[in-house]
Amino acid sequence: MSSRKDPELVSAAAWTKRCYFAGRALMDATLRPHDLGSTQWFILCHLANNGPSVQRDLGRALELERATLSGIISTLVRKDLVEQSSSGEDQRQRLLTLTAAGEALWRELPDLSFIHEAAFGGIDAAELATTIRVLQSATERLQNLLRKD
Amino acid sequence: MSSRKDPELVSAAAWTKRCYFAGRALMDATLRPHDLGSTQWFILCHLANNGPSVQRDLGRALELERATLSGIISTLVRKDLVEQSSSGEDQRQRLLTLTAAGEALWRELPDLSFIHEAAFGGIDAAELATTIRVLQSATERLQNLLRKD
DNA sequence: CCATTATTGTATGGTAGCGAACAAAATAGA
DNA sequence: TCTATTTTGTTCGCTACCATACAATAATGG
Repeated sequence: MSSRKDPELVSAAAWTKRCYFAGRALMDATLRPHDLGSTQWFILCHLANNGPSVQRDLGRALELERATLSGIISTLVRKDLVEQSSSGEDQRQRLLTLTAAGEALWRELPDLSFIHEAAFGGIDAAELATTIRVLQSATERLQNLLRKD
Repeated sequence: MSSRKDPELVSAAAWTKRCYFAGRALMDATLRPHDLGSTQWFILCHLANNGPSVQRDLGRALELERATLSGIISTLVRKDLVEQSSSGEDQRQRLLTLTAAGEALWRELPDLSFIHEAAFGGIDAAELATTIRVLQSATERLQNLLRKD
């Protein structure tokens, strides 16, 4: 049916893409009145819930590359929502803190957990667990292949 | 455990993201020697397998927005891999065709289906089917929410 | 102590994706 | 017919992601 090099979009991989972007689109639409992107929201989220953090730890927690995080942080700093200060210990590290404006914005931001509820809330728990396990194992296989070259 | 506005990355949504990007990263790494992006590969793929196509149909087949596709097409044209000509019927439409260089490149491109195999090949068929069904239903719920506002 | 290596962050350039605004062409409706 | 709407595609500006190359600081091993 499908020739050798056919993309075959009707597959698990295609659905991970669609599902990911549908969720992001919904987050972005919800956050648009606040002039905030979804990843920016995640960052404010983490800082508000866990207190000031060094960029390195934030990147580990949210699984963002240094370069990616660096860019997003600089836009958050430009918007005066986040402050960078040198952490006492390591002169390379930058400590990230919510500004007053950042805290104020944070308090009026919507709760996005309804999106996770909307997407996966009505789904049978066992099936959801299976899904997570399959996605996790697929991700690990892919990342192993990546490391090997 | 998780506070009201906590991102809780350890969830199905987080794994869809990781899985999507791991797959894309592997595709991109494989295609890097050929100076081609993964979505560019999908487009060449579709044109090679299905013959010349109008941009509208290509977008529907690959589920790409007009704006997104338009940008990628213009880079493919700049690389002289794809040609745009006006389709006879509708003066708005542009017919997309592989150039000779595009066909030549296509012939030496690697088959990326090994990635799908690597990710999902070893997984129990029933569990894979469940995963696809869960992702599909989640995507549909999200898209319904998007349309409603 | 000094040279090497590892870590942290930045800057640049590229791909991919979306929304909004626009122009041109086609279609529908009055 | 002539106007209004829909469709198709482009352009602009933005987020987000990655790879690469770079600078600065730690940490490690002679």
